[in-house]
Amino acid sequence: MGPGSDREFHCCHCRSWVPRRQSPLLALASKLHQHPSSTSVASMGSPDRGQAGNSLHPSRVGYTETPLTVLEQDPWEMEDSKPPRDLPAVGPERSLPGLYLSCFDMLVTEDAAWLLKVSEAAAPLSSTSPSPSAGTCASPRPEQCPVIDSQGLGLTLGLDEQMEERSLEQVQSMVVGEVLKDIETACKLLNITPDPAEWNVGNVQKWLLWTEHLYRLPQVGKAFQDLNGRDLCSMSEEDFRQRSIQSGDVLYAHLDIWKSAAWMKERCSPGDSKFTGGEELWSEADSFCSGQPIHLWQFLRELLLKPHSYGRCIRWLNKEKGIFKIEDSAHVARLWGIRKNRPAMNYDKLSRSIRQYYKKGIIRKPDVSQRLVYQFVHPV
DNA sequence: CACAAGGAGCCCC
DNA sequence: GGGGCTCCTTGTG
Repeated sequence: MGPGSDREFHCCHCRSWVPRRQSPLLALASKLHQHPSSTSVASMGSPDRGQAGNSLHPSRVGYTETPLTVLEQDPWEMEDSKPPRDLPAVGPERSLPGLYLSCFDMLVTEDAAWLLKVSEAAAPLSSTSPSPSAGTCASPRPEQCPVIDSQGLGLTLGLDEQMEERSLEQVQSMVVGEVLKDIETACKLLNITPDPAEWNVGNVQKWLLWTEHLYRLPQVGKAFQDLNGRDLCSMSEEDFRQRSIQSGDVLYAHLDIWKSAAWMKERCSPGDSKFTGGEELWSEADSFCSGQPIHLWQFLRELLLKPHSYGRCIRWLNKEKGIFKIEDSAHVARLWGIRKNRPAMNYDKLSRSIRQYYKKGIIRKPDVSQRLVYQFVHPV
């Protein structure tokens, strides 16, 4: 079984060939399990990848370095909690605090806290478990993706290893579920199908815009114009790099995850409980991705329902009453603009549209009016 | 200066 | 016609 064979694929995160039964998502989960304090995306490259081992986006370093103890409670579930805005300033265009967390961010923040617990629980049992406090990418073989072979391991491993194996499967299941959730959210917000192979030219451009925005990449839409999803999927990493030296590899890696997720979706039967969460979400996403236009209030609600991804730009102040606050007006407007293919969208226009909802009884100002705070008349 | 409120014209489906 | 975008004026803190 050599590189490129049907039973292997190239893991963009660890840049190695791994058996096909382990998708990039599982590789991601496995790697995180081994290196809970590292970001698997570090190897994906970034505009700042001149600094070896840097994370995907410098501003994310702040999240990565967020003390895990702080993350034991979801900050977005805390009433009137403020998002952390004391991220390290790393550059002129990076001072914007309104970055939303991608699946990768979740992996290194909320999930990292969970992973830490898992690792801590496993550490006393296994001398092979890396210390959760180990430095970034402290693996002796950082370039190699850990491959799971539960069938073989069960026969040869001891109790410790079996327990670790079980926790690894839990990690995988959870991480994959979270990644699928993220993709599902993007599908809803962009109104595209989860399977990149089905994208038309417009969908590809939307996805590019979104990904560029997500990772603060330079705009490369022109380099990929006239390509549909099938074209995109057939391109190699080298093809991506040729079209965009700066961010081709990141785009390729991100697309790889989408492709993998679509592949897993196809593979998982409806009765497969392993990724039940993701499956449920997929069906939800499919119903949403039916090509129907989305209303602004729906879009805002979608953002609000994903606090781990968008909590830094919009969040609930009181979910029961439907009161929410737009933390980063420009950011929300940009997201809405991407969704509606309106590059000139800004908060002035978005807020005008919100105010139209006053008459319709969809959104109103709360009793105690505050700047950037609105209220759904009929909370979910 | 950013935000809020609302009028008005326009476009698209 | 509904929904939303765009531009505008006026007011507030």
